[in-house]
Amino acid sequence: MRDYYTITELTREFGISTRTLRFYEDEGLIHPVRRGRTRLFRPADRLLVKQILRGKRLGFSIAEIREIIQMYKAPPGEVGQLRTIIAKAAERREELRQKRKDIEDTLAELEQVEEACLGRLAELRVTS
Amino acid sequence: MRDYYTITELTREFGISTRTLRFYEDEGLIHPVRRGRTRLFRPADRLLVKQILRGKRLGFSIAEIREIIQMYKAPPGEVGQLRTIIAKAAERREELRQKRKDIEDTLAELEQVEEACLGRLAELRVTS
DNA sequence: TGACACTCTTACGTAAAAGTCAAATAATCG
DNA sequence: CGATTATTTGACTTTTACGTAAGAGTGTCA
Repeated sequence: MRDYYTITELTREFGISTRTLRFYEDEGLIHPVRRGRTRLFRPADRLLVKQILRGKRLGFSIAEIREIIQMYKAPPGEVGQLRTIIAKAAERREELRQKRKDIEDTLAELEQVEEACLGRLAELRVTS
Repeated sequence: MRDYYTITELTREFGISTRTLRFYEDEGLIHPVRRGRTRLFRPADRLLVKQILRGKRLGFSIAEIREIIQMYKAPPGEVGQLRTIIAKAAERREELRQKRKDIEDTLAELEQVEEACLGRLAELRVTS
């Protein structure tokens, strides 16, 4: 496990631009440390980037990703805040279950598409 | 099964605006018929809207949704096109499986968040 | 017949999420 | 050390997916 990654290392690993990483920092999603003016990304920052990109793949906005990420941080001491987090986590989980169902449905439809195409191909081979 | 739906009926059913439905038509995703200038949506159009919104929930762009929807149409007669569709369907399915894995991972993390919060709440009750 | 709800087209506006470019530093390698 | 490569900030631009507003037509109920 490396101590630090440069910005370009991460852009290459994840296939994103430096602009994107700086944008995520501006948005408060990551907080790389500095040596002089240069950003140094720690393993924890790298993990956050992974989680951000995962959120993006699932269609979450930056604001939503920020909210989800903040839930991962150490639970605060106040009862009200804990209850809020529990409620929000429950909402997101419900949303994710809906997305999972959407995926299952779409997968089933695409399998049908493939079968239909294969069937048509078979027909064509017989006919020709 | 109704013959036709008005634009407003669909906006109410799906919680979207007329602008959105007209936009989807401009984008070639749906093709409601006309009585004069007025759009009439058939059950098939309504189903398409459902599929579009499902695609949106999964984070697909309009262009991607258009591509997916076009795969659902009757398979063409040409072998090359059939192969292209099969390949594209396979790609999308792989992508969907990735998204499903992303969902499982995020769900697991959110469950941990909830447990941590519940644990912290229990501590607070004991301590207080 | 007039009010009201619904619909149409056209056009400009906007928020999110970066892309792109410039000019200035900083780091590294032969 | 000098050349090259990487990084920084800042500003402007772009794309997507609609929102919003104007101005006009259509339907229908009281």
